[in-house]
Amino acid sequence: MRHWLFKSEPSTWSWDDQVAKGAAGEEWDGVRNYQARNVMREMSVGDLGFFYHSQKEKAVVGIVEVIAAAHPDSTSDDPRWECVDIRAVEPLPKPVTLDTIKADPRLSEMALVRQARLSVQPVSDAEWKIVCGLGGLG
DNA sequence: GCCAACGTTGGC
DNA sequence: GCCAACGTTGGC
Repeated sequence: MRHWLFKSEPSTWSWDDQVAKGAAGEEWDGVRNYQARNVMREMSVGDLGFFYHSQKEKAVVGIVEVIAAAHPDSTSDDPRWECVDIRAVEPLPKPVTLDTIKADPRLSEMALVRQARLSVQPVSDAEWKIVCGLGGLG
């Protein structure tokens, strides 16, 4: 299984909004960036990802699961844009802030640090375990 | 196919 | 609110 990170402005789409969608989940739509789209194309159903709040909060706040592989984005007429569907799995007992991630030398290669603007990112297995640990998940 | 101009994102 | 980074667009 591979791991990912989904970035969202909480004022637009927050973890609470995602949780409210329940097991049915929701399209991760609105991505208009080729690199982010290409990352989504690599996702498989059952993969897990971090849900990250950008802007004021700047923290990984929960775990999501990919429940549908990449398909055309229903919010776009342009067939170039695709998205996956995700559902909320569980919140992190302790949100992991960007400051914490930046302060940990083991996480210095994370896309979150190196490529701040990319909204959908791959996360390595090692990074996944470290951030889960920091977040209070064993 | 290059590159300048422009728009957007996100951290500070 | 500003600005750096960076992606996209369009003229040549």
